[in-house]
Formats: sequence, C-alpha cells, structure tokens
Amino acid sequence: MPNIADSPFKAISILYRKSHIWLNNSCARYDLTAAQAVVILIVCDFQTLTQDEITKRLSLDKSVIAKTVNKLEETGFLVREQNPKDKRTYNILPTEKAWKAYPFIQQQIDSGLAQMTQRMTAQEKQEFIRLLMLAAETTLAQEE
Amino acid sequence: MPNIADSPFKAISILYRKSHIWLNNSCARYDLTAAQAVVILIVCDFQTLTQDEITKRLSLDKSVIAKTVNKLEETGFLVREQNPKDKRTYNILPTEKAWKAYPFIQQQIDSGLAQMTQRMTAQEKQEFIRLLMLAAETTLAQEE
DNA sequence: TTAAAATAGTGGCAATTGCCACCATTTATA
DNA sequence: TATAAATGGTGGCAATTGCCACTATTTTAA
Repeated sequence: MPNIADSPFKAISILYRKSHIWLNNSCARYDLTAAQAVVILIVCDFQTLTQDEITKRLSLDKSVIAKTVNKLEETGFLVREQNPKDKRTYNILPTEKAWKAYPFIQQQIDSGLAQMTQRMTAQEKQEFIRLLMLAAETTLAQEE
Repeated sequence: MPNIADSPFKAISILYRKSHIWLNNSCARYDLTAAQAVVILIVCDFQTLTQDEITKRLSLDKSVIAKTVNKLEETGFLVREQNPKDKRTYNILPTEKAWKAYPFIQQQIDSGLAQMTQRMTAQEKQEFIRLLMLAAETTLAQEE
C-alpha cells in the first residue's frame, strides 16, 4: 500500500501516537505512563513549578495536569508544597524517585526522535526540528 | 515565558492536540467529531474501503475504527455492506450525508495546516510537509 | 474598603485511543 | 482433507485529554 502517510495531518497523528506508544512501553519499567513521564521531565527540568506553570509549558488543560500530578504524588514521584505567599497554589517538586527516572526519560525521548528521523540527513533532521518548533510556537500564539 | 515549545516531542504533541481541537470545533456543525471526520475523509477519498484498510491507512487500532464506523453508521454517514466473497469483511461506503460534509472537512484540514505554517515561507512549508511525511513513513516502516 | 474580576486548582463527564481476549471465517499446511 | 494459523472484526477496560461548572484565594477597580 503506497502513500500511507499521504497527508501532513495524518503524519502528525501518526507521529504523536507512535511516540507516545514508545514512551509508554519504555517507561513501564518505572511504572510510569508516557503522560506521567512528560510531567516528571518538565518538573525536573525546572526543579520546581506550580501546576499552572506545567499547564502552560505543556499546553494541556489544567485539569489534566491536576489529575496527573495527583497520581504522581500518590506513586511517590512528586511532592506538593503549599505556597505560603499564595494559598491557591502548590509548588510541585520531584522526589529522589523522579530524579532517578529523569535521565532515562530524556534518553527515551531522544531515541524516539532518532527513530523517526532515521532516514533524514543531519541537516534535514535539524531543519525538521526547527520547523516543528516553529509550527508549535505559531499555533500557541494563535490561542488568544 | 520563552521557549514554550522547547522540544520537538512537545511540539508534536501540541500540533496534534491543537489540530484536533480545531477540527472538533469546526466539524461540530455537521455533528461530527474530529475522529469521525477523519474516517469520513478517508472513506470518501477511496469511495469504498474495508475496516481493515481504514485501520492500515490511519495506523490506528482496528477496534478504534470498529467503534468509529459503528457510530457513523448510526448517525447515517456510512453504510456497511457484507462482502459475499469474504463473510468476515464489510465494505464501508459513504452516504449522501458524508459526501456533503467531505469538501468541508478537506478544507478545514487545509486551513489548520495553513494556520500552523503561517510563519513559514512557501518553501519552508513545503519542506515541513515533506519531512513530516518522511518521518511518519519511517515510523510506520519500523512497525514490524 | 467593598465588590468584581482574575487566577489556581478540583471533579465530573464524554470522546479518543490502545491493548487484550474473544469469535467467525478463510487460508495454509501436514 | 483435517488441523493450524492467519485474518477481519467486536467488546471491555483503562489512560489521556478537553470542556465545563465549581470553590477558594488574590488582585483590581469603583
């Protein structure tokens, strides 16, 4: 069957779903799902974030982050600290358990990217990444 | 907040989710969800397909397609015909209602792409599309 | 300073998706 | 030809996500 990925819209869907399947499978050894791994990644990147900051950085609905953070607190990857300056917010912090998983998650995401760009030259790969991020930035700027 | 879409992995997630939100909103006037619209699109593209062919072309799990086709039959967008040559399969056909929605869906997908490539030159856009489809093809080829 | 608006977070519901076990039919093989 | 394997499709369950309505707190404005 030729031209399976015959439109950019379908291509984006395929890349999204496959990359999440990869991450789900590889993170299973840490008892983490892909969605949870991404939250750990970003919290470790910044050391501490409020839920709202995670929401903005991942561009997900705030209720989604609330649920994921909740789960990760239960499973001991994150802790919540009430902010005394603003009682509406929590500071989310990684635990030792999260720091242990962190480099593995980074590596898995890199290797997923390596897989999908396998047939590209180094220059094409670089351009692909640049254009993906430009498209995402453009999309986010249209929110308002 | 600079560099929100600071990784290609996040960029793909954002593009996937936002494009589906757009399609969901615009297709609401036809009482169609984004997932349903995509199935109508592909069935109209080929005039008739089995569920398995839809599955392969969209690279989704076969049970997902079964559920979506089922819904679209209920809502009168598709009809199933038993294949007399192979009693396991159905031929899925668009109804008049699907043909009416078809050009609109095509146009909505184009306009979503136009939005995300707004800040690209024509040449960059073309390259972006080429690389997206190359990445998706590469990903699919790794399935086996 | 009080009332209104904005902000941060929660919980419920529905749609999408993936995985699994399962059934029926067809194809391959011993 | 009988049996095993492959194929096409269904239904259940769980995770992800988006949307909405809601609460509590903080900020703004009258």
